[in-house]
Amino acid sequence: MPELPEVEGYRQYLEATCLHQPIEALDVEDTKLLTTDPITLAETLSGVSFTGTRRVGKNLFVFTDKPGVIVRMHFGMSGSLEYYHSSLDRPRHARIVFYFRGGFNLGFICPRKFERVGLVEDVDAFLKSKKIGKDALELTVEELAAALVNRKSVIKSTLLDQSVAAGVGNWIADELLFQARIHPEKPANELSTTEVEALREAIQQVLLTAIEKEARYAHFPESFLIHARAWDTSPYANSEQHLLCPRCGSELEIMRVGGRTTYFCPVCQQR
DNA sequence: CTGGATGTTATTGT
DNA sequence: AACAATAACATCCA
Repeated sequence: MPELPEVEGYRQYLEATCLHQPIEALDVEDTKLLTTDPITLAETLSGVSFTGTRRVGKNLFVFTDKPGVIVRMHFGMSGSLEYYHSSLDRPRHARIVFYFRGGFNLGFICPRKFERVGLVEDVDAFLKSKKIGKDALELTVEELAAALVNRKSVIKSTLLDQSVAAGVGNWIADELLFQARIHPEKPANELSTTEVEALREAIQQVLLTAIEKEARYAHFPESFLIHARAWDTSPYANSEQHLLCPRCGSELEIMRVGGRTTYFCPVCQQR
């Protein structure tokens, strides 16, 4: 589930495997996944090597040895990367493949086709045009407070807005609000200074923990709300019948906020 | 077989 | 105009 921690993992993975190998060819199974037309993409990347990476929110930018040529990847709801050698090992759903000289390949895995790959000339200009704000991990408490003060909508939806804190996705928003003890439907502009500080603290703690655990939810601390979610398989995972708060033991509530499934503890997170 | 899923964007509504 | 809520997108899996 590629939110900020997963994308950070992919960034490190690509950086560890794919740099300084000229691209010989591209295989694009479905051009809908591209934000640059396939001919231009193939011609531009031919013979080019990746030289470095930068992640902002859920976006991964890959720099090349050709000026003004940057590859942007977005992993949608289910994307990932896999570096492999033999074409026999081509992973399932590797709908875009970068073939490097030397025989290694980078597969851009997209089971659900919500993923995107394309060229970008300038990262900051791209971010601006897409209204992507500061990466959640870079956000200061003052910036967070400033981003919330004029927002009348509920805090959970506000956190999912990539212009506020880039990289926060659905489970992370729930986790942040749980750790900061804020009700998901509280209007963003009604958060107290203390709550904004707690939120900023939670952003750091939750994201750094998730990155450190390589986004493997089963390895997250027992104090995390995420174990209530159905796809968690850790020993702390709550059964479907009994979703209990890891802090106070109360029954968790599941509701829809801003159209997204939302878990929270009605006792720890008062309105 | 139906429903729901991690994200983003276009569209509709206020 | 600005903001907010919703549907749609394409697949997979329980």
